[in-house]
Amino acid sequence: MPPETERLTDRRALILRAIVSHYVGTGEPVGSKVLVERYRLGVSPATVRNEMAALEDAGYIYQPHTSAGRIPTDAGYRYFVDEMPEGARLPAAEAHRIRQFFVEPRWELEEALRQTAALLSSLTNHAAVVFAPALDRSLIRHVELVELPGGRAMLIAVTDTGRVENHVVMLPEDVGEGDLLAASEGMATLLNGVALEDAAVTVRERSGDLPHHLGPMLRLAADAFDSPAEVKAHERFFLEGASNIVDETKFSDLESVRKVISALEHRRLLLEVLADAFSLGGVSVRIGAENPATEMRLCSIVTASYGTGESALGSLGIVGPTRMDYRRTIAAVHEVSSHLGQMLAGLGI
Amino acid sequence: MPPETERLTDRRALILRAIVSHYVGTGEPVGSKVLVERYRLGVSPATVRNEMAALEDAGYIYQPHTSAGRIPTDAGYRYFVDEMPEGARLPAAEAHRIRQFFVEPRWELEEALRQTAALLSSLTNHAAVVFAPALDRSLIRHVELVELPGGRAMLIAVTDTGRVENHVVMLPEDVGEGDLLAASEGMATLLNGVALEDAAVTVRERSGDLPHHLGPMLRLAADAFDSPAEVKAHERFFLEGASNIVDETKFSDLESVRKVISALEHRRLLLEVLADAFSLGGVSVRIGAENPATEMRLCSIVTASYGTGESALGSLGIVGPTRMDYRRTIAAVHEVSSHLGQMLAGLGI
DNA sequence: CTCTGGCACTCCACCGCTGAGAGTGCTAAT
DNA sequence: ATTAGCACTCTCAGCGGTGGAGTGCCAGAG
Repeated sequence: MPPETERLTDRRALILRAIVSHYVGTGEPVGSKVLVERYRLGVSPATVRNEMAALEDAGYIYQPHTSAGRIPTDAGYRYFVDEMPEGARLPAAEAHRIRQFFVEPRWELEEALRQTAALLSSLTNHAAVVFAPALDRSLIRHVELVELPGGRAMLIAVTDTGRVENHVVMLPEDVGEGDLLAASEGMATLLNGVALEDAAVTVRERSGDLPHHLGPMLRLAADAFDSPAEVKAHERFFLEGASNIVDETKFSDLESVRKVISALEHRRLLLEVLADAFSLGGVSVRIGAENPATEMRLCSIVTASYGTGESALGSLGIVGPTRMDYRRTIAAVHEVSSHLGQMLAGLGI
Repeated sequence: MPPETERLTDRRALILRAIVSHYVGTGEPVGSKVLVERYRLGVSPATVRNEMAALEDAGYIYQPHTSAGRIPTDAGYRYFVDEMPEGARLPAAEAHRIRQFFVEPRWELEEALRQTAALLSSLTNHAAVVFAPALDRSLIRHVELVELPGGRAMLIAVTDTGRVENHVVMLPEDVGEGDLLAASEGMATLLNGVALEDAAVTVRERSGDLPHHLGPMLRLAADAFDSPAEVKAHERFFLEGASNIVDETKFSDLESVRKVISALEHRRLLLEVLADAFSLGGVSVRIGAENPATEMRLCSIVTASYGTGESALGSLGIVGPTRMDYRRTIAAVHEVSSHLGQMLAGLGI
């Protein structure tokens, strides 16, 4: 991806880091003078200027106009992030906040996830998203069809991870008295211990084991099991702190603010963006134009997967300006994701 | 509320309406000249100026500075809205869109409500909120306790309106083999046909009817029934089109945009704002400073309750700038709320 | 060869000024 | 009551000048 795979000289790397740090802190283009003054470079501004020219040629920094200081490019941030020491630790106060948050027991999963998003947002001052864990591999522990008025029934499945799936099923016209109960009990037998994602297939394949006249009803139930996949992806994420976007893109144009907020509302897009976090594992960072979504070209996205043990269950992340404190943000995302994984483990998920 | 309860003369009312219409359309302060040119007032600009001075004294319009045109005040919009002919109809195209939307059957309530919010947002170009129907008065049709790993159980209640409540219950240490089943069946007997909101009380009062050693478990289940009330209010609303806020507050300061978006994220606040829509019924309009929330002083909020037959089940509404097309917005909110009510009736809710 | 001091240059941001334009309020006449 | 006319006020856009920050380059020192 970076056109220059060469490593920078130590001094250039030092200067680049200083530029990134200072620009992130102040938001102002950084000149050679403040660099020597504030970062004890031990050389003169003229030397720094030469190095900066080289960094600009290499594409790591740029000038908004002649005779302004330099601003990191996406590639500059990328270098900064890649060369960052691994063990970046959060300030004690924030680490403490995270620990405090997760010691309280939280039984309601949805609410817990929402609050986790709020925590992440308030730690980083960026918009935060938490995707709910994919529990498709959870095993079904209980299935039931409950009759409702109006020729409908409610299909309910409970998994060992404490997830409850429920879907309305339109019943066929000719359902007999005890048929619903028979279908309900039949399905319970078929599906006990089956993974949620295999439920539809299992019902279809093995419906022959049950009385033949229940066939139509079972097919409808199987269809209901299929539907959640799509709805779930739509439904189950929690976005908090979107208003931060407005602050962050501060002086720039309103139009880009609108685009970003609009993109955050766009479920499918957000899902796509966070999808790789899920597959990659660990913390991943997308800077500016590295981003697949054109609307987010001005943003950086820091994501992580969370899970219990080896398997990733879900992902979370933040969306902020490319000009962000990557060290702290990455540390916060990492820390929250690992605590969330532990919490879910504690819930038996 | 309005300091002047006097009705305006016909001509002043006409001019005020013209000012509101024109300002809503253009966003520019309105001068006397365009008024006579565009609205066939049949009098000279000078006369209009005199009338405008009177309207300004009465507090219906103001000048952003000397020698600018006039802009409606909140009171001006209020007058405009109050004197608006009742039977405002939507343009045929939009009415058609709404009808089209609601002819498709939608079984998944949550998704239907979310899409309704999206519809309302796209009809009005404002941020739209739909609160889920309060189904506390729905009658319980089915109750069950399902054992989970880790000494927990899932309490599930299904109502005749197709709502499924589920809560994790920590079981007492000393639960015997068949106790869970016994408690489950006992509760099913106690609660069949009881309103969801009365479930906790009913279990507590009548737990004596069941074997004494089930007491602790039943108490925990009752607690679980109590909890949803608070969580529910938090959870169950759908916000779409928040990015419109950015456009709307267009040239004005970013800080107020941030405040509004932040307020929209604040569940409790939003709930409060929409609470009166619920009690009032019909369409209600809050203009600018009429708004209880200080963060929304620059916004107008148009809300309506929806329900089946006489009883209100929930509320919905939009948040936009005070400078909005009240006629169309009110008509859209009204139309969507009434269709939503019918749809819920169709679902048997 | 590397570094540095010096210097000329460029460009932005700020300031004050000005003229055009829009819209008003007032007054006197109808 | 209405209106034409007029002086007034205020904003906005454009303009030129100035100061300052930061640069690139060059020549000389180490």
